[in-house]
Amino acid sequence: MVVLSYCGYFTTDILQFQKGENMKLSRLIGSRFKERPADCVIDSHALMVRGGYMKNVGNGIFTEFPTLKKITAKIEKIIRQEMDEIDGQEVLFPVVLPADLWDESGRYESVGNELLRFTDRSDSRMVLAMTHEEAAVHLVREYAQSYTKYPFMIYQIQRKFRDEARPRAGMIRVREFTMKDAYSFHTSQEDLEKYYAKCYQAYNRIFQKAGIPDVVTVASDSGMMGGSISHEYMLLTPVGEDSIVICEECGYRANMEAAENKMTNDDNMEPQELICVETPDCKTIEDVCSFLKSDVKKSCKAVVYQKNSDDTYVVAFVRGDYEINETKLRNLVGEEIHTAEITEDSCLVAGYIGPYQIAEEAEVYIDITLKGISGMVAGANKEGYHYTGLNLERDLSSVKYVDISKIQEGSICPCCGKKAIAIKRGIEVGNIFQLGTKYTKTMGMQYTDENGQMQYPIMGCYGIGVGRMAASICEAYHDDFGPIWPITIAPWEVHICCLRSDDEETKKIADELYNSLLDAGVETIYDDREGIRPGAMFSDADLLGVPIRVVVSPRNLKESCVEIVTRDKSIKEMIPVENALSYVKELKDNLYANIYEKVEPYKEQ
RNA sequence: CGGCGUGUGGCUCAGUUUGGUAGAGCGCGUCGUUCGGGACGACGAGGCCGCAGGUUCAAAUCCUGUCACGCCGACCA
Repeated sequence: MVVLSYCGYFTTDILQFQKGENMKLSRLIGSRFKERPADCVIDSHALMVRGGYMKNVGNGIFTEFPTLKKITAKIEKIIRQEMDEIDGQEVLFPVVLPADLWDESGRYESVGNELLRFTDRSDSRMVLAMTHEEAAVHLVREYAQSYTKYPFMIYQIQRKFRDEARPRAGMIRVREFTMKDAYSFHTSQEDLEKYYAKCYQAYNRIFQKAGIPDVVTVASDSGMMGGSISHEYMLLTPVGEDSIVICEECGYRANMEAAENKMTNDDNMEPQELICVETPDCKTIEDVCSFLKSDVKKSCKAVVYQKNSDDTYVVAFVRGDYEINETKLRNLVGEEIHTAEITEDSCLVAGYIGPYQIAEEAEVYIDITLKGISGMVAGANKEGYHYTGLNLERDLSSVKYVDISKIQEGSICPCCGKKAIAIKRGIEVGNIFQLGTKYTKTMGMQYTDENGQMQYPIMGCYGIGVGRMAASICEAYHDDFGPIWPITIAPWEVHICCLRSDDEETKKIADELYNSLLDAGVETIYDDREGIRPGAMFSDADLLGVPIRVVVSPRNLKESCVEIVTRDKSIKEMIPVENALSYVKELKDNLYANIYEKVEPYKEQ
């Protein structure tokens, strides 16, 4: 019965259009076409352009046609339900904010070019908000001066602009987009964590309701947001932009930055003598190892960076077959770094850098992947020479191993210790952060606690990209012919194809079915176009991806039937005309039920 | 920001090497024949070839600059 009430919710509340021309395909704005646009790399992008969902306006800037707008409206509806469920209150922040506000938090200076800065007619500095922490603090800092007002959460669903260096993949990575962002305020870390857990569940429910229950959460590096704990919600797909570390044994999940590389070497080789050997023209680790006929796993690779502040060298050593994770390294160095340019007169010898006898000016980091190798190959810090037989613990005065390498497929799980790490690709559709007091402190938001003491509230923030979510769902659920939308977010629930609108009897049956579906509150798109060949009509229907299709044709009517098929092709039935309405309604309810049975109820933590 | 690539009717592309007055298919309009997985015929509309300079008797084509878009990388609360 719970399921039925959900169905009722969708059919009555989201059905905002009335019976009329706007539900007929002949009037639907946006054209569908056959050929795949040349500049679309991923399927969801191509299908959403071909299906008349969206149109590119500029680099990373899109307009949504009615079909996509209906989808995003439904996604927003689901998000609102769940945010309201955890006591969120919807607000609306401005898109354009005065730079002063961003000066308060220090982000006007600290954020890169993603923040679009400009001046208005009176030369006042303005920004296009890419996120609204400042605006959120600004909104509530007078209101929430007493502990009695806490906790609370505000959220909005609104356009954001981020001047991304490289938009790509259609709606997946754009510069302007709709985002739900939420900000919670608390008087204790404990309270924040309690709410965070609730929000964690709300997010799971949102993705379950939207038909993507397989979205996974990963622990993540909290990056520039500050704070400690954060999670990303990832939809796993090979075209995803982010790599995700997953343990196939214990279920541990993290992003590449957060996943500790536990790899250690355990070779029982005899200690070898440290020898300096000539290695002419061996500039890469592969060159050296093949020249010396040595295993890459027993070599030491140097990756050189420079600090942005003063250009001093930062040298990272890692086992030859591993790579440096720059985010991990950056966190250790504690400031911004960039790939180094090694000049002739620098203290380093390009191509021959090694940890032994390295110039003292360089800041050295030695990765954990080098631990326990008894005889390794490494640069000799001398043009044309490498060492063999190097043993770090023996030959260096002191060795401190750090975790700065990228974890690899088959690595040891930092959680359960088994060699079961898999690396998968995913699209980040949402994230949640425990922000702490970064913004309340910098922006001077305080409240009086029960003892009359001034305190800084503790914040959490929570985001979901609406358009990205739509595109991700398309990416996850499509075939060669079009998207296969889950019914909860589909632009319509039912698609009627009237194969011969010029045939009086066929048209009459289709019209009647259409009207009875609308009367029953079923969202229906009706393809009543005349002179369109069946093939073209089916192709259009595939591109629209509506979950239930009803085919009314003279051929079917000879048997007094209509054909009812699901977009995913799992159901294909001939149904007598008089039973069509009830069959469709039942099928629809079942499709909703299939989705809602996967929605987890809230659990107290 | 670095590397590569592409700009020719609404879409997909040919033509550019070797300069000579702009093409095809799809789509669009009218008419007719068709009608279960993007039909066929006839007629028709639609492009100063991204933009700006230059070379030349002549530039979509060669040269210079510039803009836009895309891909890879860097970056990405």
